[in-house]
Amino acid sequence: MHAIREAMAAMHKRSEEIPPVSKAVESLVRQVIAQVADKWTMLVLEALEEHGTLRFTECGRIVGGISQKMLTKTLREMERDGLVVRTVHPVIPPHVDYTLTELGRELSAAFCGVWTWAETYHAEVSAARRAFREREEG
Amino acid sequence: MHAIREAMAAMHKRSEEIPPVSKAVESLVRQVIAQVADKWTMLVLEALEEHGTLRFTECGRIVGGISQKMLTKTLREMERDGLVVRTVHPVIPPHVDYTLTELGRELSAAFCGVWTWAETYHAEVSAARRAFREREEG
DNA sequence: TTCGATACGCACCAAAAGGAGAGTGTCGCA
DNA sequence: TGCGACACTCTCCTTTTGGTGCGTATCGAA
Repeated sequence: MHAIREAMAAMHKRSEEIPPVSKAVESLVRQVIAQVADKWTMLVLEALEEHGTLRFTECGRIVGGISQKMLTKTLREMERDGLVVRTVHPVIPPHVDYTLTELGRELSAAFCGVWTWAETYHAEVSAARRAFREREEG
Repeated sequence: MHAIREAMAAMHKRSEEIPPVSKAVESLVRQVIAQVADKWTMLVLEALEEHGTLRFTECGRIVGGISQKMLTKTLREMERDGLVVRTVHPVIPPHVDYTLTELGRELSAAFCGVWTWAETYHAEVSAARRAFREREEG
């Protein structure tokens, strides 16, 4: 899990200077994480994982509570990052559909643990919130 | 992974009305996910997982690139959600330290898969981005 | 002939996120 | 006397996020 940090630490010890390659990799990993650790991205990812190929409006309906603007943006970013493929069928009215790539499916699988965590422990989280609120107020 | 949605679908089929309990649970899961799927939360979580107990400034230094404001906010929210314990030692100068709870450690473990994904596939992501940019421009 | 369906783009606006920097309180050290 | 250490808080400011509503293109149906 911490391969990069460990490698950096090792290299730092060895040469007393942080190599730029690892710095670039670390920042990229962070950037990717920051991108992907997004509410809408996670929700769209899950919708596509569950339903396979989806059309724009359909996807929005399944995700629920997302505006067209955010759906467009999220889908575009996911396409840019290689998580989904966008297929345009040049017919009228327009027909566009979205499918997860292998990369997207892998990410979805990686997020599986977080979903499980949330489903398993949400009661503990609300209990903690209640306790916190009482401690603050009382 | 999709236990809640499946349960809801089953109940919906059976009674033609969505029970409010599951709706509440689903919204709570979403809320928890939205909270937890945050860049700073993930980074702080990892820092604490790696280093055990950390003090405020120390934690900020390890996370890197986080402002005091965001560090305070992130830590407070994590405390509220029962992910960390905040211990104040009433000495001067002040000494406060933060440790993951069991819940926090579980979440950290759940995020492990996402970190691994990012470290494994970041090259594919940048390749996808380059390809996307070229397709857009060219 | 006009309406609806689809998948957006665009413009405008409100709210939230987030950064920079100054202030706080007390002690020990110089 | 005055500065630094720590863990913040507070204010001011900019940037990002996100919502709403309108425009668009074209075809078939009413």
